[in-house]
Formats: sequence, C-alpha cells, structure tokens
Amino acid sequence: MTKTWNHQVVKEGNKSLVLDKIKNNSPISRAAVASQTGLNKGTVSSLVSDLLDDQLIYESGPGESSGGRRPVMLLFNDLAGYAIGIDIGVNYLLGVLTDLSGNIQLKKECSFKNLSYEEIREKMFSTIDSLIASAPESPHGVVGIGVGVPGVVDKSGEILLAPNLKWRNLDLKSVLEEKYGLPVIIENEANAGAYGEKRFGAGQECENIIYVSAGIGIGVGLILNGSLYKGSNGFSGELGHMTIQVNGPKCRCGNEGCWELYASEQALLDTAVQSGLFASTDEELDLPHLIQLAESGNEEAIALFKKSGDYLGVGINNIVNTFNPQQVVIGNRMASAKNWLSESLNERVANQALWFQQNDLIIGFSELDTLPTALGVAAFTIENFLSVRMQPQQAIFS
Amino acid sequence: MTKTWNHQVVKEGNKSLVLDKIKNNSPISRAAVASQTGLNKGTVSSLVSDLLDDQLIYESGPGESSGGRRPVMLLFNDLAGYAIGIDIGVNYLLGVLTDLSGNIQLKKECSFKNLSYEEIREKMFSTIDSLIASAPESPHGVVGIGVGVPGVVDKSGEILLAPNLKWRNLDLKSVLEEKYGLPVIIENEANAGAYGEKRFGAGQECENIIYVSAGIGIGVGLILNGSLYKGSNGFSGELGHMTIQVNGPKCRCGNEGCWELYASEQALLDTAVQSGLFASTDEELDLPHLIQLAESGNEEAIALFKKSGDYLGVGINNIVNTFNPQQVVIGNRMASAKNWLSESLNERVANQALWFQQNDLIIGFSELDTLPTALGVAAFTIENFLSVRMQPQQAIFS
DNA sequence: AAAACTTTGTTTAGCCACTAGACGAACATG
DNA sequence: CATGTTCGTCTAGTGGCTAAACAAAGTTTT
Repeated sequence: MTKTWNHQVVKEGNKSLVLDKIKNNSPISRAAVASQTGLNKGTVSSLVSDLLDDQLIYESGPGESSGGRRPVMLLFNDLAGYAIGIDIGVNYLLGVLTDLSGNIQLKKECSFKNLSYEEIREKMFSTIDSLIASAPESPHGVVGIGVGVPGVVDKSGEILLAPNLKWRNLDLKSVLEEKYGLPVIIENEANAGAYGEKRFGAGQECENIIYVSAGIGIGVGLILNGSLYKGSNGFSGELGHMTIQVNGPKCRCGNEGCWELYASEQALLDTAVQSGLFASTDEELDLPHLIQLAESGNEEAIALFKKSGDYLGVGINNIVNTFNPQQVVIGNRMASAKNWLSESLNERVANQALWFQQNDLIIGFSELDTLPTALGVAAFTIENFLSVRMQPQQAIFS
Repeated sequence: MTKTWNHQVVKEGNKSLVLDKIKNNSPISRAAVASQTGLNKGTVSSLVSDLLDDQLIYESGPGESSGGRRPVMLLFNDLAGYAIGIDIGVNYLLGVLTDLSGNIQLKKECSFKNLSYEEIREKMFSTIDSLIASAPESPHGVVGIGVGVPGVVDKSGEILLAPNLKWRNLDLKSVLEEKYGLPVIIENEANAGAYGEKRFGAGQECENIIYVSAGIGIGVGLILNGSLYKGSNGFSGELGHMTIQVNGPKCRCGNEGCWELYASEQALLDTAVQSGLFASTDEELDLPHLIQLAESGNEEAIALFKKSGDYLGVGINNIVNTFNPQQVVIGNRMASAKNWLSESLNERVANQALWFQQNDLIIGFSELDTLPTALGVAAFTIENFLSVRMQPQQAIFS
C-alpha cells in the first residue's frame, strides 16, 4: 500500500517549510515567512502557533518597523533539545553533544590502539553517558544518538564489515537503542561526513556534494540532489576500491590497482618507508610526522605529498566526470596535509578533467577539522527528530 | 518562493497514484484501486471520473464477480495519445512513434555518413513529419517529441557538444518547439537509454540502474532512487573518460588512460587493425564483421572480444563499487557482441568486485536492441504529458 | 496632536479534497 | 426467493488552506 496524500501530509509539509524558513532566516516575522513561502498569513499564524506550543521556536521582542506595526520576531529554539554524535575511528573515539542547530556544546575524545569490539563499546557507553549527563535541561532532552563507523553499514543499520576495526555483523543499533531508549542511527563514516559537510561545511547551498574521506583507506559519501545516496543495500561510495591502474598491484579487497593503494594515508606511509624516509620499525611512522618533515623542508617528503596529491586528483577527476558535482570536499586525516597536496591535485584536475565539468566546480579540503562525521550523524539524528515532530502528536493519556 | 502544499497538490498526487495503479495493474476495479492504494472508495470514484473525462482511462465490460456485484474494470487508454522518440546516432537516425504505454506503433530508420547539422536536421524533420502524419486519430494527438543525442546536453536542453557529430552549442529544442508547437525534450543518449531500460527493459522494479552505452565512445546513464540523475549542470555520467590506467595513453579529451580507450567499439576496432585482422584501409572494418569473424571461429577475433569484455568489466567494477546498483545494463552497439564479451566480463566482476556488492546484483546486456534511447526519450515525453494532465485544467474560453 | 496611512497578526467565512459510513445496485448462494 | 456479498455512489462531516475583514500598533502627513 503506497503512501497516499491527505490533509495531514499537507500540514506536515507546510509546517516543515515554515520551520526551515525560520531556522535559516531567523529572526523573521510571521508576515515575512508568509510572503517568502507563498503561504497565506493565516496559515502561517496557525502553524507558528503549533511550533510555539512544541517549543521548537520562540518569540523574541518586537523587531524594526518598516512603516507600520512592529513585527514579532521568531527564532529557532536551538536549545529545545540535544543530539549526540559519535565518530568511531580506527584508533580514536570522538563524541559530541550538539544543540538542534548542530552547534557543539561539548566534545569528548579518546585515543586507543588495537581494542576489541567490547572494549570500544565500553568506551562509547561511557562517552555517551557523560554527554547525556551534561546535557542541559530542555523541553525535548536528548533526542537521539548517531554513530559513524569506518565500515559498511546496511540499510537496516547493521554493521556488516569494518575491516580496520576487525568488526563483522554487529547490530550496534539495537544495543544502543535498548540501553538508552533513544532513536539510534548508524551510518558509514564517509556518508556521515558528506552530510556534515553539506549541513555545516562550505557548500550548504549545494545540491550535489561528494565527500572524499581520505584516511587509512578511502571512502566516499555522496550527496546527490540534496540527499544522501546510499545505493540499493547501503554500500555506495566504495570508491577507494575503484581501479585506477588496470592489472596494478593487488589490493586486500581482491581487486587490483585500487585508488586507495595510491592516494590513501596508508599508501603515503608505505611509500615513505620504501623511500627510506622512515625505518619500517620506526615509532614515528605517522602522518603528522611526515607533515612535520615537509614543513621543515625535507624535499623527499614534499615530493611524496606531491605524488599523493596527484593520485588524489586522478580519482577526483573520475568523480567529477561521474557526478558533475558542485563541490568535492576532501576530509579525514589526509585533509591535514592540505598545503602539501593541493597544488599537484589542482594541477591534475585542471589539466585533465573535461573542460565543461570545471565550470562552477569547487574542489577543496574540509574546514570542519575532524568533526564532519560526528556532526553529520548528529545532524541525521536532529533531522529525524524534527521530521517526527512535524507529524501530528497523539494525545497523551495519563 | 518555495512550492507550498495545498489541496491541489494532494489531488494531483492521488490522481497520479490512481492512474499509475490502473496503468500497472489493468484491468482493475475501483474497489481494488481503493483497497490497494489505501484511498477511500469515494475518493477513488471521483478521481476515476476525472480520468475518464480526460480519456486517459476507459471502462471495459464488467469483470468476474467474487461473490457480489460484478466490478467495472478500468484500463489505461494507451491510445489516448502518441509520443515521438528520435535517436540521433553518429551515422544513423532512428525515429519511433509510440502510444502512451511506450508500445511502438511505427519505426523509421535511416543511415548516413558525415552529414552536416543542417542535413541531419532535415532528415529529422522529414522523419518527424511522417511519424506525425501516420499517428492515428486520438483524444490528445501527438503529445510531444523527445530527442536523444550522443553528446552533452545542459539542463536547459541546449546541446553543448556532440564531438562525434561535430556539433556545438545548438538549441535544437527551440527549433523543434517552434516548428511543431509541441513540448520537446532533448536528452543525452545514455541518459535516455537508462530511462528506456528502466521503463521497458528487464529491471522495471529497480530503483538504481546504471546503463552503460558502449558504442564508438562510452557514456553512462544513471537512474538513482528511481529517477535520472543529471548532475549540477546535466553533465553526469561521463564515465567513458574515467581513468582506469594512470599515466596511460592520451585521450582526445585531454585525460589519460580513459576507459573508452580500452572498452569502446572504437578501441576494439583499433586493436583489430593493430593486430592485423583488418587492413587499416579495409572497407569492412566494422563491428558486425568482427562479430562475423568470431562466429566463424577466428581465434584472434575471439581473443579481442575477450579482452574488450575484460576491460568492460574493469569499468563496471568501478561502477558497482560507486553506486551499489541493483542492475547494470550494457547497451548500444557493443551489446550486439554480447556472446563474445560476457564471459570475460563476468569473470572480471566475479573475481574483483567487493563480495558484498555482488548480492542481488544483475549485470546484463540490453534486450531492447537499438531502441533504448528512442524509447527513453519517448517515455520522458509521455511522463511529462501525464504529469501536466494530472494538474487541474483551466477552463478554455471560446 | 489629530488624521491618514502602513504593516502585522488574528479572525472569520468559505472552499476543497479527503474520510467514514449509509445506501442502492448487481450479483452469488442455498 | 431470501440472504449475504461486493461494487460504486452519495451524503455528511472534517481538516487545512485561502481570501478578506479586522484589530492592533506602528509611522507619516497635515
């Protein structure tokens, strides 16, 4: 039975419209909302009254008159509730508590190495516990938990495979839902990052954004026509395993010549070892040190980054030719080497991407530091909460 | 000003729902439509009456009783109007006249070589003229013209570039609209083919279909979440110029190691010349002859196809990893070599695509022969017509 | 300062499409 | 023929939207 259209759907849609308008243009008067959305003044008044009842918005003092009665300004009530976003990395766990606009209220981070699933889960529990405990009193409280994982998540939210964590077939969603009694969203780290970039990054107006999460491996999140594209089973964006060299070196995925064998952090570190920049047993074998080397003028390190940037460009060319996006954002750990990658990357793209693709195309690095994923899952949670709140609330009998 | 929701939108949506139900499940009674869509019986009756007035559906005799009053069966009125679909190829022009279900009523085809834009345009005019002339009398007549071109079409319908036709910046849409006074849709050949496959091909239930148009070049049409993804400016799907060999041979596009240098018809013919199968001046240097050679047991020809299939597989792996589609359909001229390509293609995919991508994944060749593009643009035209017809019709004053 | 005009937000009346349920028509069954 | 079932229409009622009137609260003009 397909979804039919009725009065409730209409109201839901318009309420959403009004709330969005207020969120994005606050402070704004009812009259302005009406004229800008095309809705009738009366309709807006009625919907606004609903939203006020739900404490999702509030009235501030009167605004400036423009030659008549002074308007009552409406504002989105950021603090009507809070969301939790967790980013599980291969060797870190990052948790944020955000308000309903995605502003970070609190950030908790910890690093680790080679922990088991159970150990990481406990760390996550304690992070969530303390974030919930520190959430201020609010009408709606903590509205949900979002978790980003470096692995493959199917449509039901089950983690099928997270190779770098050695996780397989884990139903983390149910675990969290049962423990906290809150809505839980589990999402691939790159998908979440893409959404984080769309909502809080540079291109909030863009409808088509490709987020390249370049870390130990490479994953890609696709925002197409304004929303996340997940594929038939939720496995889209495995572009790290796109072949860029036919019959190239073997990848652990079974394929050959995969992009991430050339452009990932792992690839960079491997070539650094090969070129003798580090001993393979070297304790300091990591990206920050390599960046330090480049900054101190080490020619060899600079050349390595240049090569990496070039390879990044190759894959991004493919992305551009495939999606014709408005924006490509490179995030995750490799983004910290922005200064050393961008020249060769841009050169590769400028020289080799189809000319007509290059109009209005922005290629850049994430400015959200390590946060896109955590912010992205928090944003999913918030969006989910708000969409539920747009629906008519059944009366509560006591 | 964003689009608001009101009862007109509701009616439009429900009318569409009812029409779709009738189209896909005919013959069907009002009662069945109501119970299957979830709409109220009265609502369905009223909407059906509208559709009857518009002659988009008709009543047939009473159906089988299931223990009560016999139902009046409703059917979609295929013949309420006709659409024209034109497929402009590099050396052919194919025109079809279809009914509103996409059934072909008439097909006109002509071949040519090295014609100018003006000459091809004239051929198109005469094709369209004769198709229109032969359309039977019907309530809505010819409802529009769709044209598929082997080139880049921007969102406004202007043809920016069709390299193999040597076309640039042509506003064919306006030309046709003015001449015929009908709605005109211009679409890239691969995009149209993708839609044709979705509507009339094997995977009509699939939401995510990738159509690989492998001819002289390679273009790709993307059906994502059930509708065509065109990118920010309409340039998506240029996967023929995806790099599969870093620092590989130069392509005329400016890039290196492009997929179509390995897996297109052109690539196949070029290697055939190189291997001495044809003299470079040979008149018979074309795909059908190469297929003939393979069929007559020529080992060298068979090996060439095998290699092509392998390279096709490389790109399709990338597609699968990117989109996690339900179906990949290979169409255009290379599809005629299906028997000689599929083995090595399937092997490449089976061995090297990520295992979890391979569940529920269908990779196959088009069964629509040369028609997907023409059928696709006709389908666009029909869909456009029907969506306009769902809107309330203003009274006509005389 | 009074009058006139503007702008804001609420209220009222009316409209439209949907729903629920009554109802008659048309058929099957015993 | 009586009864039960299914189909399709019809009627009353509901909910949300629109247009327009209106009250409230300003500014501008005289």
